[in-house]
Amino acid sequence: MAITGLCELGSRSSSGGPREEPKWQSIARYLSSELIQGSYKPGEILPSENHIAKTTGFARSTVRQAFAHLEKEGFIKRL
Amino acid sequence: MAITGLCELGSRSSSGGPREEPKWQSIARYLSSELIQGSYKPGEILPSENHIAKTTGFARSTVRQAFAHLEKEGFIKRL
Amino acid sequence: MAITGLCELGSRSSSGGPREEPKWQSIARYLSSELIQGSYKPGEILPSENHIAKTTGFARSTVRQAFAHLEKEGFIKRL
Amino acid sequence: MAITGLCELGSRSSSGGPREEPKWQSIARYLSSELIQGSYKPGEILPSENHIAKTTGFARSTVRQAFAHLEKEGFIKRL
DNA sequence: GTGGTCTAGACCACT
DNA sequence: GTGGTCTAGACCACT
Repeated sequence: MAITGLCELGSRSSSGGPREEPKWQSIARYLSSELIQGSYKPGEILPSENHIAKTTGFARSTVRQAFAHLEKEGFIKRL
Repeated sequence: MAITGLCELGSRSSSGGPREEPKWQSIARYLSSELIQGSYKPGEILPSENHIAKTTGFARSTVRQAFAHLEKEGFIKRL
Repeated sequence: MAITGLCELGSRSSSGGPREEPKWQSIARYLSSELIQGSYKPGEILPSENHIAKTTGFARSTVRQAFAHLEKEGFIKRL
Repeated sequence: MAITGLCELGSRSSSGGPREEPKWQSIARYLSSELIQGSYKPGEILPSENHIAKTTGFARSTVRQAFAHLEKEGFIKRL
């Protein structure tokens, strides 16, 4: 799976806004965006936390935060 | 509620990519992004179809498509 | 393909019930009934949206609603 | 659950048409019609074979045929 | 106001 | 031809 686009979406947190967006939020935003775009169909397995962590360079705990948020919002379900 | 940012998010569809992203997808992407960001808490009422339509200049039916998609994905629930 | 029968099935919406059944639901009901009856075998191509619209006099967007519903329920798949 | 309507829908098989519709098909047609109408939401549990058999007076084996057909068509899933 | 339904068009890429 | 997208209206019941 390509993670292209994450940097651009994540740029909200590096711009000089009044409040920095946390990294996990950038990841969550990116994944929800992919879901909307149809990159992942409903029912399909998402890339693993480990995979995203390795590919993006974020710590797995940060990626976990993103998944936890998406699950709380009802966007994804964990197995 | 400010709808600022929709145009920028929608700019994906005007870039010379291989396939233009439909407008309803831009709207859906924007709304899901707002949900992720916490602009709307779970249980909160989203801005109405009419409001988004008027504010953005899109036809209400286009906005409806976005809502329908978000509902199909389980991101939102309609009353 | 004959669309005979749609009017009769649609008559549910013109009777003085408490809430009128929307047209798209009549179309969906008719098509699912045909699928059950075996008029269309699994894998077979259904009549086009345009064809049904012209034959029945409904707007294509109304016919689309019926197809969208049938797809959401998993009764049909779109190409 | 009310089974009202089954008789009317099933009347296709008792009219003097060229080919009688089998009873299981009437049941299947009725259930699919209820699904379309939204009497049962996606994911909801349908009434049991036994319940339908007792309520309608059809043999359970006939009701089973209806369910088997609906499952083959992908309209329902059995647990 | 709000969402659900419906119409009658239009343009477009291409299964 | 076919479905996907989109518009700009309309009418209606009522969360």
